[in-house]
Amino acid sequence: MGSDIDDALVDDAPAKREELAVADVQFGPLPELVGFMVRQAQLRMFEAFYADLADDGIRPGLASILVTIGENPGIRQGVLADALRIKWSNMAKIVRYLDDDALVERRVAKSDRRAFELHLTDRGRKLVARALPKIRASDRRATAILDPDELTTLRTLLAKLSGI
Amino acid sequence: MGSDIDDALVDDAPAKREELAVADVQFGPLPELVGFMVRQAQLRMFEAFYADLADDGIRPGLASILVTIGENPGIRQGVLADALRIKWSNMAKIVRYLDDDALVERRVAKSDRRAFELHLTDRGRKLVARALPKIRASDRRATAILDPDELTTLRTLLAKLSGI
DNA sequence: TATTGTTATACTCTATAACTATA
DNA sequence: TATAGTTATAGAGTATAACAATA
Repeated sequence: MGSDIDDALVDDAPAKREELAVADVQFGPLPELVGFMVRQAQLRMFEAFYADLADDGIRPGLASILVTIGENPGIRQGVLADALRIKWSNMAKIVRYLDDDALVERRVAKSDRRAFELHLTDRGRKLVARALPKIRASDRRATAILDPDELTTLRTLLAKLSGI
Repeated sequence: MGSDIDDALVDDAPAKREELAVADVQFGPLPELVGFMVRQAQLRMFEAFYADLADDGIRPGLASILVTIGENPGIRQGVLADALRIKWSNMAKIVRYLDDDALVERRVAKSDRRAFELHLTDRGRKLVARALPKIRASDRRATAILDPDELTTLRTLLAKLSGI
């Protein structure tokens, strides 16, 4: 790509493409906004996730829920929802779906019969074990433009920002 | 909050709260994933945006579209969609809404009568001018935990990551 | 034939309020 | 009276495919 002939053609026809190319779009004050930049970065990361893990039938949200239950066996549904910034009403539907799919088990808490304690089933544990390496690989590929030091810095700053 | 009496009570009843508190939730491998951290940070930033700009009837997506049109008068709809990682079919609906609301004007391109060139109306320009200071303030408040150097670093790394 | 944009549609995600059952 | 979770529902956001008009 980018032969001498191509370059010559571009030089010869500077006014041919008057329209704005995607790469030349100006974002003005937007790149100063962390909210905007974080959103663009997230879109890029999720694109990669979906492309690499579509076949496994797992999405970013479900993955984070399953991993967090695995790391905190018996975690209550409301605590899980608050930790991942998901509304209780939405978490109820997700957990019911995961229960129907035999990935998660809901146990009534002995100390409070209103509460559910969540556990991964064997199937859930296997799914996490199988998906996690692919997720890590996808994440690494999507961030390959950053060197290890930059990656560490980025994770540290995002952790500080999101309070984790 | 946190009186001596409270502390004494906590010391006397260490087994009382056996349940996991939100702050103690373990995320295991998730914080190593840039995709997860970027998602958590984005949720936090958007929460702040909605809280601070709900009254103005503006959302993060609409704001970025209006600002980008303002910075690139005459930008084509498809170029705008690609630049902001929005599907053409979805951008069509958004731009029609903005046109109906008299914030954006669609002009048929002279060089290609299939294409729309987008411009802000006076109303659109005024909305941007009025909202932008509030958006900046909200962004600054939501990122106040980071010092200026950290903010600069974070923006630089996110820009590199998202290719802007 | 390829490209620009539109329509229809479906699915996910998110937000709110009213509800139940326990505490 | 408060809390854990559910249900219903509405609104955004996103993805795909079929389509019209123009190049």
